[in-house]
Amino acid sequence: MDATLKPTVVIPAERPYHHGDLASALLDASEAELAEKGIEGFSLRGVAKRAGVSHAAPAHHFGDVDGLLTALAARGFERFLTRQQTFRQQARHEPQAQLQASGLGYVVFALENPALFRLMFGSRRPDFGSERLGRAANTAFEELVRQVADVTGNHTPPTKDRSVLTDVGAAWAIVHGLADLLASGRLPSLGELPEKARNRAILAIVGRAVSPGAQG
Amino acid sequence: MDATLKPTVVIPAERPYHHGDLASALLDASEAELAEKGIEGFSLRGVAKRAGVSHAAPAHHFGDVDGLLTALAARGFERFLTRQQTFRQQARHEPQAQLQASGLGYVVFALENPALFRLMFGSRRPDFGSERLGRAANTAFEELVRQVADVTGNHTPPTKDRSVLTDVGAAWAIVHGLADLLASGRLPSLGELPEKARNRAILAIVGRAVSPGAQG
DNA sequence: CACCAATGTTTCCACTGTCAACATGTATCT
DNA sequence: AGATACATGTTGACAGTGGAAACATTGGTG
Repeated sequence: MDATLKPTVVIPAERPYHHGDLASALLDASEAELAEKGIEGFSLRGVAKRAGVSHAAPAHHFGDVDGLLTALAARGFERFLTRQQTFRQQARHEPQAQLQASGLGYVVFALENPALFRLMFGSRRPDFGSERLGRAANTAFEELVRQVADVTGNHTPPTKDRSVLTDVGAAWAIVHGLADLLASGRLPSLGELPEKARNRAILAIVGRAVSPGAQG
Repeated sequence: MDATLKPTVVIPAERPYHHGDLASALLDASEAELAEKGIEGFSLRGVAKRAGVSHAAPAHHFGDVDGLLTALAARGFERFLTRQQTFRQQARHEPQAQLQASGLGYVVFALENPALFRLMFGSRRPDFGSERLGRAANTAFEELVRQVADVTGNHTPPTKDRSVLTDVGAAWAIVHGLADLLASGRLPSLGELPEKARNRAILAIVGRAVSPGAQG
């Protein structure tokens, strides 16, 4: 390590001072940290170490830890929306089948990304007032309202009509409850079924909340 | 403050060195801390300060922070069970009405104790392997299974019969989902209804999951 | 080329949970 | 009653955390 000898050429494969795309690298690192340690063990310094960067670097991109978690949750919601869309495209086009497919996508996303799901739906740390996160979360809700309306034929907004509110609440509650219970491992006899049987059971459960017939 | 003058009598209303019932005082302080700061802002030192005791005192009763949270969650589950029981006693004795009353109690508990509810159902910090917490949580689940069986007339355990698993899953999912969404303030148009209307809507939603008729 | 803003590092600080050592009170045994 | 063990509480130290400030390096823009 003779520093007097050509000090500018010491190591050929040096990491450049500037990363290039640290922001998205930090999000990837955060997601790994979250999956391994859970939200309770999540550490900014751990994320920085994963990305091979000093512990103060993330601040330039996300402000503070909650800013990082907000961005992570926002990206999560965007993937969440496309995951549901994928399931809808593979389902029949009737409103009832579409709604159930969305629900299946919701639950499968939770099973595939349990820690991220808990961040998105079970933590107060992400800032839902933020532009990107607020919009993504809102889109998901509006999508639900629209699909429920397609099933019942009643397009009144939920705030104006008690029965619409009940329909939307029931649909969301059953899907979200199932997702939360499965993601937390609280229904192992269902969550650990083989995929096909598991998905059939999920669809059967989800289908109970809203159907074209008599509601209340 | 002349300490040379009768130093043993300086202050009459001194707090005794030993508290008397610090354990339950700490649980009360913890619940207040949890309600104010949420699980994300919960601090052991904050709890100790609330109880007027040094920051290391809780360790003698609960080991570490997670031990304290475990005890808090256990006490929460015990109150959770009695709250549901209260609602059942005020309902008709038919199995369907009893199941719905339990569900209403579940959701009302979540609305009354949102932070505690999130600790009990949305955190990995309490140790569910602990004797007291594990038993309380298990009791709640067995109670659910029993009541669903009373409604359907099928008393096979859920692990042996797929349709029973579906029934139990649906009942738990819709109740838990509704509780979680309301406790997190994600369904304000329902959560902020006046109590009577709100409870009617909750009962209507809960009633969709399991009914004596055709299941699947 | 000169300057400036963006990006990254280093250093420091307050706060947290845990541990070990110690202080104080209570209970038990003879 | 007196001695002794144990439970309960305090103090002080430690490593780990997130955030702020000052500084270093780079890329972009006039």
